[in-house]
Amino acid sequence: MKIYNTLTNSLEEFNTIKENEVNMYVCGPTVYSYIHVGNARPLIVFDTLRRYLEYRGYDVNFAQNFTDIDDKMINRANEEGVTVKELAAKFIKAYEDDAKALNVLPADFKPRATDHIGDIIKMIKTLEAKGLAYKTEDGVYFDTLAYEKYGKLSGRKLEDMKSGARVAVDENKKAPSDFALWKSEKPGEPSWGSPWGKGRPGWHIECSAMSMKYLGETFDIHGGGTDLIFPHHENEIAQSEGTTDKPFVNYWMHNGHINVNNEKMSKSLGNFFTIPDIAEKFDLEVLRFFMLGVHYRSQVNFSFELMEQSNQGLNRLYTAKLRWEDMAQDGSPSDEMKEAVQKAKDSFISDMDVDLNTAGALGALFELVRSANFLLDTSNNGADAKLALDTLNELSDVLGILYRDMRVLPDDVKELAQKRVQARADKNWALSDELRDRINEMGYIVEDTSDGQKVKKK
RNA sequence: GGCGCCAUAGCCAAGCGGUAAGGCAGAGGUCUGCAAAAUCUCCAUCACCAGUUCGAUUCUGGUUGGCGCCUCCA
Repeated sequence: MKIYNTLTNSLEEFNTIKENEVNMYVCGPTVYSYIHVGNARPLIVFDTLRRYLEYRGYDVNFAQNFTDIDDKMINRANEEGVTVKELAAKFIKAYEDDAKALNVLPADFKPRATDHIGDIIKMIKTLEAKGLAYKTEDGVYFDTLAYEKYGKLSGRKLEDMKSGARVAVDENKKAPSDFALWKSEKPGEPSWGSPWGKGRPGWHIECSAMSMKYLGETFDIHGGGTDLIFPHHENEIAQSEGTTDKPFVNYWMHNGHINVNNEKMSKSLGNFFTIPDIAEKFDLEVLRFFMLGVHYRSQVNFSFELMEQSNQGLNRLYTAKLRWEDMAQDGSPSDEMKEAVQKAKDSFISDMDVDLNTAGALGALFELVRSANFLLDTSNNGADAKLALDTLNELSDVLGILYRDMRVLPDDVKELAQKRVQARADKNWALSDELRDRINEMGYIVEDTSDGQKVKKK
């Protein structure tokens, strides 16, 4: 298996630290609002990676944090007239609901920054003792000039950054690239006691402290969006390796961003879609399928038109799945089907093995559908249908799709469907067509097959 | 100014040295009460120029056109 490592900017053979075990950490959300389509990408990408690693036999320990204290949290809590804690509770719940709807498996560890203040303080003390941190009036800062390896992830040099026009000027800091480890208390803000006075942790330090606490001082994979490479992940490396003098992470993986109408999503442009916005128009499985259709490192353009295309593609998969379920029987499958299934599996794995090529893997699924349908059209072999179905289920489960039950029908739909069966028996085509249209308007599709009428969700 | 990415059919998208997976949309055939589903057939020389090579969409250089990061951000 190969993984593209941002640290070396190259495709590398994936070797774990412990045999058959993968420890991975993905930066989670700041829980001050509903997540948007962009936030959904790392969720889907790294959940798929986790599923694939498990499929390949690894024991995966997956940690994802919640940032439940920072400027955005404080501002939003004030705006809404609630405490930071209440705000966090509300949006952690919303996040977990969305993750579930996206068929994302729960992380093994879901640490919150505010539950780890002690670990964070301990780490800052070590950095201070090693001369990598210094105290100012408004907090404690990491001394980037004192840490010679600063910039190794992003490939940035401190000199280059100084020439940039947009580096914030701060009188208290020794260098513009220095970042806060601890922020001194301001009136009305939540705070915790520390050797540097009351205050709260800076943003970057929580990920270092919590990831190492749950996964070890050196772990296998750390993921997040490309925008986090600098400064967040760069800073995590500096803090962590500065503290332990050991390599922090072996493989850094970054997913590309999502654009809307070819523009970066932003509130000022108003091209912002939250997950609840999307769920109004499409089942979130469609969003997952849509994202799997593009390599995770590429930028993707989001639009509802593309969602419709994806919905159609997903439907093709579901149609095959339901058809095979109806046909499946125990028995020994034909050599032709065995061969078709093996081919699909091989190509699925060889695609996924190279830096999680989910788009290619999806292609393997569609090829399985075509070749199996072709065989079933003539053979009508129940054992073949079962083999094809089992394979489809196995592979689609790795991608986290085809999990919805498309057969559940509301009573009113069922009733109309029943009437239509009678109408057809009576050869009353006009009534039969009318009923089909009505069922259609309710969001269900009616098909007449050789074994009778089938009704399913659109 | 610094760092980096991308350019494949109407749309989306894999592939990345040996003459282009897959999906959506479209056209035609089979099947069907009609449809739907399924299936078969058809639908691209990979932005442009130059080079390396027996051979390039795939490597190198350049041109043009998009985009991202450098500030909170997935």
